[in-house]
Amino acid sequence: MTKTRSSRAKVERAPVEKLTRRERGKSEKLDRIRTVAHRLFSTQGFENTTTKQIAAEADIGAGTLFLYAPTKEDLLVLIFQAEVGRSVDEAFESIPMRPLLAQVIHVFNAIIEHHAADAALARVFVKELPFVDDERHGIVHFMAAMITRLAALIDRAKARGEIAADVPAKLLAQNLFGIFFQHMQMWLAGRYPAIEPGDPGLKAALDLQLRGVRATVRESGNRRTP
Amino acid sequence: MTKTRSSRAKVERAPVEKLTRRERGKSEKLDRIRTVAHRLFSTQGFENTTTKQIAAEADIGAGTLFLYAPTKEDLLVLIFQAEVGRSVDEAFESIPMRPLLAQVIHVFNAIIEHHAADAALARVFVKELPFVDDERHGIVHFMAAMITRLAALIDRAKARGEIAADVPAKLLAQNLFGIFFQHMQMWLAGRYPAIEPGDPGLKAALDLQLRGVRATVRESGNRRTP
DNA sequence: TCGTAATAGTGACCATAGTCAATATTGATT
DNA sequence: AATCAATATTGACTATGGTCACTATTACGA
Repeated sequence: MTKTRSSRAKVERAPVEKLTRRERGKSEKLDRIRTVAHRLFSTQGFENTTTKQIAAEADIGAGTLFLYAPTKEDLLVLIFQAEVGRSVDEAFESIPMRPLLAQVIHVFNAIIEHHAADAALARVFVKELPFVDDERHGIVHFMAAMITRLAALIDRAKARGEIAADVPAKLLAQNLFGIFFQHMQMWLAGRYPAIEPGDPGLKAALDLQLRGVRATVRESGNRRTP
Repeated sequence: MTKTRSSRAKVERAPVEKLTRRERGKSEKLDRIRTVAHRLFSTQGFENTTTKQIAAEADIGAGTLFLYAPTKEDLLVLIFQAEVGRSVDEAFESIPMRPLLAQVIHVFNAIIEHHAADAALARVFVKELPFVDDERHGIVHFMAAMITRLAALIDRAKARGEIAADVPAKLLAQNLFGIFFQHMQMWLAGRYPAIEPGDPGLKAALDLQLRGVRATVRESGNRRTP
């Protein structure tokens, strides 16, 4: 183990770039599956879409589908990672220079906005995703990465004196994410008409958590960042 | 509508108590289903248990099962409500005279303890339950009730001057529950060996939330309750 | 006690997620 | 070009959750 894949095939060529026909074929198929599944789930709903239908429209055999997604639910993970994952990455790359609360909301908004754009699918996501997998790749993984990155954000806030130094960043990150996720679940599980990115409820909830961790006014006058 | 059931059958009898044979039969069947389902899920796992098997062991027809639980997942709700619901009710009836944090943990422990006693099933619960139903009875409902009762606890803490008066009780309750649920999910989704009731991680997380909402020392010296 | 409407129960049946032995494709080696 | 091992694809097949037209049971009024 440890040598994932090496010493085979055209390693001599340009280190990246050249895909073999096989690899190209696979990645094209995966793309088609993602696209088709996303379209069908959105328009017909998760339950009303059959795996055969997806396979047919993606122009692959019924059994082949399960080579790319071991279960029907995994198709959701596939979509989720491609779409939401990218949104979140972008959000983390465009963190505004503002207080922590605003930064955190900036990130969460990426998820909310994405779901708002596709309410039908959002329902399905929240209903099916939270524990699509134990063991395998997936959401738990996504959550963990999310928390790590949030913790980094918190550390920066600590460095600039906004958050008290004795607050464990990871723990706070977990709490914030938990509060966010709770809201998402309540929202989508209930019959709330829609999700809006700027939701005051979520902001208030997150603020309530941050209330106790802000640095006391003692050691620095760094209000309103430049 | 609105008259759920009335003006039929022996309404004249003792308002409670006397069940008709039919009603007795139904409730006995429901009991058997719960018991059998619980046993089989625990021993064989959720996936490996078929609805036919449950029906057979509960001594009812294969189709009859779905008269009592519209879907296989609903069997979980059945179990959940009977078991965990009761534990939580008991916990709320035996709140210790201690700081809010301890009281909240007292309640959450009821759930954790219950799950710890039956780790196999706990996995299944957390994996399948969060969104078993939209619209129907179920967990969302359970959560809502939980939050209401937690809010009551918070109000009492406010009354005795432990929590700042300007904190919205319901919001705080939601946050605490969200933090708790998040931990449960992480725990059971990951490969953590077991759940212990007194977990320091959860306590720390909850404490981090409470940190900012405690009444300032300004108006009362109520440290260490008698 | 009988008749009968209402309610409850049944299991053959259906649709579909997922499996797997057989087949086809690929890319390297000669 | 021919060979061949590795890898990818396939669709007939299986197992099971859930349905429904039919049958059985119950409660109750006459």
